[in-house]
Amino acid sequence: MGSAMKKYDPKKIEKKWQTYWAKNKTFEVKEDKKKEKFYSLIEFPYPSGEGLHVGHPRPFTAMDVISRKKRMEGKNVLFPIGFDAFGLPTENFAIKTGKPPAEVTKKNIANFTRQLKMLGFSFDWSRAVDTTDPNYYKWTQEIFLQFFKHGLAYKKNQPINWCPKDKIGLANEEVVNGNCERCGTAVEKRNKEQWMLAITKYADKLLQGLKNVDYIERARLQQENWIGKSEGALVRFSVVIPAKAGIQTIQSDAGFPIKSGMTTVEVFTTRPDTIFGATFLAISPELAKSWLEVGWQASEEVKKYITQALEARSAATTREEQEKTGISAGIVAINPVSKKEIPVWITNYVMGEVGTGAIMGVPAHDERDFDFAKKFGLPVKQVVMQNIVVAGAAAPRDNKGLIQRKVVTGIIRNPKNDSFLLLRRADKESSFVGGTIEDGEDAIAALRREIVEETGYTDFEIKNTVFPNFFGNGYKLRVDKNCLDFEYFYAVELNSELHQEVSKEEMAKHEPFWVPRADVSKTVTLTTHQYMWNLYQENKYCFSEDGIAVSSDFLNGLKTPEAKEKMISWLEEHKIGKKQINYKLRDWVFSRQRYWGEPIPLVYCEHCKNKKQKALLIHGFEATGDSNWLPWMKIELEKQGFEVMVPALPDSSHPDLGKWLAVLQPYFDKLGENDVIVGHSLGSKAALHLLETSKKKIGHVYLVASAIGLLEERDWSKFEREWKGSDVKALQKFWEKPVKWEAVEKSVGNKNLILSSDDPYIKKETHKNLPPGWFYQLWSGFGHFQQKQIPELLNLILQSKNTGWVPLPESELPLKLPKVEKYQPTDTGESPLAAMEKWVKTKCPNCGGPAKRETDTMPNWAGSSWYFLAYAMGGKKRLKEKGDKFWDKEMLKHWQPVDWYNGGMEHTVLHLLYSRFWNQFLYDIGMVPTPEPYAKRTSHGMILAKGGEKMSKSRGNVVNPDEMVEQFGADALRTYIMFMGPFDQAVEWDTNGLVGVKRFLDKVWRLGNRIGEHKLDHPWAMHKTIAAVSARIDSMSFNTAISEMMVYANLLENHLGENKENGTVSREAVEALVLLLSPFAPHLCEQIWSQLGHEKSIAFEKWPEANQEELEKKQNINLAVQVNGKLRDTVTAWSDISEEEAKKAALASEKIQKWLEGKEPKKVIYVKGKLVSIVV
RNA sequence: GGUCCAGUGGCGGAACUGGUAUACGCACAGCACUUAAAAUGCUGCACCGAAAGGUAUGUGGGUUCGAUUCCCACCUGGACCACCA
Repeated sequence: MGSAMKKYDPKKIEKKWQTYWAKNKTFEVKEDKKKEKFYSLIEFPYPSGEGLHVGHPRPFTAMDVISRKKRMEGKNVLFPIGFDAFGLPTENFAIKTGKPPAEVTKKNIANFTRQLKMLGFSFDWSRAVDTTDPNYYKWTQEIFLQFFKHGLAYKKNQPINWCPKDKIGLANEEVVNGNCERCGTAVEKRNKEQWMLAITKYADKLLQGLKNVDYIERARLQQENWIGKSEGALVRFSVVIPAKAGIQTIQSDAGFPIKSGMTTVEVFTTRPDTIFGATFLAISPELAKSWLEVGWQASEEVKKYITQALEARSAATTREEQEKTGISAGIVAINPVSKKEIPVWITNYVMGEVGTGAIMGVPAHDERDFDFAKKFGLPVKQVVMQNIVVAGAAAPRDNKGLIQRKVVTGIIRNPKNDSFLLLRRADKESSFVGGTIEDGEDAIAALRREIVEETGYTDFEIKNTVFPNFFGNGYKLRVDKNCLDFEYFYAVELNSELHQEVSKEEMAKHEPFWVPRADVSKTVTLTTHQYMWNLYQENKYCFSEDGIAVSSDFLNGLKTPEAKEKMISWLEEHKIGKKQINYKLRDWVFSRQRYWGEPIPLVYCEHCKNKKQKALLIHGFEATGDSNWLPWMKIELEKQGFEVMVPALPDSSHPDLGKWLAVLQPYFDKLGENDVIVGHSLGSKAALHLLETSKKKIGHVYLVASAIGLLEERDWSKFEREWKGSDVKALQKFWEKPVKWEAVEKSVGNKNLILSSDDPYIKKETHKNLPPGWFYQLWSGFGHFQQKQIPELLNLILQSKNTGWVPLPESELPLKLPKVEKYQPTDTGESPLAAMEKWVKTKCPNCGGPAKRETDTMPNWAGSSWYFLAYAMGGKKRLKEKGDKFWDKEMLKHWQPVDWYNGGMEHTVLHLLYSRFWNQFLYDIGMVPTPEPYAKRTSHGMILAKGGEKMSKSRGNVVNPDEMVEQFGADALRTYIMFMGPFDQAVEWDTNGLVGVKRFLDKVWRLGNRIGEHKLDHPWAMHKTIAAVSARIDSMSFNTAISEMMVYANLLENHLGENKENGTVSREAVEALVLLLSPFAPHLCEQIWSQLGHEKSIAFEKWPEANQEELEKKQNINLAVQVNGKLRDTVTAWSDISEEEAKKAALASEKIQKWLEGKEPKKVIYVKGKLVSIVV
């Protein structure tokens, strides 16, 4: 040492260590059972032609820091990288230039790879994936087929959002303010056959799952809002229609269609507490039309309106709000709680596809209803009072008395000059006129009395207003008690200025004065009156928040949540309605009419579509008991074109397996690959035995409340006691006979066998013994006795009805994207693939006849919905495996769930929800080991260009990381990006800021070259720094972690300063600093580490630990001394000073004595190690 | 319109469960080293005041010995959603 030290040369050092890491495979990870695993994940980038911009490295560096720290803490860390390469920009580039997207993608990925390696991220490159690699999308296609086979992918002709510029169908989520998210063009509506994924079936699971994961609040909230669960009630309104216009069909509670002479309309509401305020019933034009179809004879006018409204709706191109229109239907409904007749209106603001297509109109408490009622002169009835807390008051205090009053207030206007009458009160407050309502007095009478007494005006009119009244909630009004006031609030118009004298006592209390409209708001001082004024000004009569129920019979006085609950139980008790849960979430449009996406691996076969399907229904123990829904199912399936067989089995109260099978076998023999078996209870057991001896494949098997013989401890004697007359012994023998699952699996394939059982007698654990992939709990609560779910079962069965869509067999996957001449979508909006006749024409895998391929491709969300699973199973190094060997549940079990997933806020709704959906589905069919894919989710803020704008090529404000690395080095760039500001907030880029960080790294370099082998210089500071930096990294406060290290480095250098030329810093101090800094500036730290004589990479060195003993060692501290809360002095003391001594020392201070002015302190408070607070 | 988040020096920002507001960095000014510059180091840097001291965390209130932190209302900016009953 001492001689000229080498200069810190980032370029040389960084190259050197990147090469070292690659050569030594430092960051390639194996499934090591001896170490604790840690899976950290970043959102894989889209490899655009522009390359990385300076915003990309923010999340990457953050997770790199965390991954590197975890490695040093001894964890076995999987930190993978890949590319999400399907998507529009590349396709648009291909359309423009004619260059094949596959080639362009390859080039872009190479460039991204170079840049990412340049930044020194500790990725396991051996596991990289590329969503456009056929080996990868083979599995994207396979998963899609799983959805298809489980009835969760379906084709639907529906109006979709259509971007005329991109010629692409958009998911609802991709439409921003009626415009295309990508290009900003106004979105049109078009009808198109689209593949859909039934994510709505998972709404509840996706919502419940959020309880078991650690997501940042914002992400969790956004997911919840997107799913949009609303709890409310379904309420039935009777509708009285003239006899000749009867509507016959209604739904019963259970959902079975039944016939009835009665007509009802069901309505969903989130505010069942306001039913008393329902003054009209509004139905959608769609619902009205369906009434017409079943024979409602409406007037010509009404018919005309319905037609017009429906036309206007389909013509609407954007989601802009439309003017509310409507027409009275000429019929009345009965408000089911108040029993009053209310009119029925047809209107465009009620949507046919939302809820039940009808709503109850509560104008006093719903803005939309209010607008409508105002426009058409419908009555408004207030049933909720606002509950407000007076400004300046905190929440009501415990242990204080309560004063409850009824108060009335009037806003008195003189229409002649538009001025308002106020009172200036003795306490200097200014208010409107009003006062307390006396016991038994009417509010209007009280107001009249007050106005005359207080102001002398006698000729006025109190309007019968619909202003919301208040339930005021304040305190410290004159008395030290909680005051709860019911405030009634009216508008008053002066008829004339007739006036009588006001008594002297009244004048002394408050003096009336007139104020022009413009000055009222600054003159009125009472908070409640300011509220009133605002509402009066805005003409806002509608109060849609929670409050207190009034004029609502048995709900009066209840707060909204309690009122809702009480109303729901009342409705249920009177069989008028029930609790109902609605979701905002909609099914996922999964088709794109584009080239650059995964082809959908289905073919359409006309022949298969027209083939008649058979269904064999097998009843259970005691045929006429729980299985009594089978006849209904038979009728429904026959309606849908099935050939249905329901054999009666011999002696069903004394079941004998052999006899049953003998009867069933001939029926079973008729079934083929497209046919269906439905077994209920013991019938499902019989079905399994038929299947295990079968030599052929059966299409779909549904086993409901399945008696599957997997029970360990069943108390059969109990059944013997309960079921007198039944042969429980026979049942037991039948039940417990084991099933050869492998044989069953051969004849159905686990994907098409749907087991449902929530039988209370079957233990959850027994399900674990089922072969993987059996969909065993489709409907929660679907046991023997929940027959109301039978219609759901019907829908499920109908999903296996031939649609003509036939999945490709696994051997034909991946279905590769063919090369095409042109990348433009066709004019009809179909994908360029549709133009390739050779590719489109194919053979049906089912019947071998002629068939056509699906030409839609998948959306770019598809590939990213399971990439984290691909990494865990080895990524590209294992994706080449043939057949289904790649999918390795053991590897998934080892790595899943992802321990920490960081990504952008822009993906917290869609990508996060979609990938959770895929994972939960794969969990249900047994392909992944955990229901939730990500244990923890955090989010980074954007990096903005200077001036706060988003970085974009078009604005020309993109900062290129290549230049920054050239100028300052990768370590400085990484450290600066982490130092810029709070990780979860947006920050502006400022290249000047890099200078400071570079100086810091220079400083560390200098310290690393001035090592002395002597005792530790600042032990306490070192341990404090270690503790702080560790904690800051864990909580993602990277900026403060770095500032802690800067403070420490400054301290070490100052220490050096005493002996500038040849002073040294102790090895231990510097090594600690280098270890702490290494996750941020890995190249620099590796270099110093090796110069310090270490032979191994710093990447696996032990992360330093703070020594608690050192931290707690006695030392000098400053105690702050406050007098009445103000800092007056500080005193030095030892850190172990006792409370008493501290107080004594504080009082001994001269300055403090001066402030005390000889007074005796009332109270002295000591906060350990921090301060002494003296109250005089 | 709804939901959520934020507001602290010239700037980016710090203050972990209420406890000495302005850490760390940038910019700026002065000094040292140097023929000079760069680099580096040192000093200063919220506002008012000569000082004692006073005032400041968007505004106004509340709770508290003590509030950037908790509560209420308002203002400003941002993010996401939007006729979802």
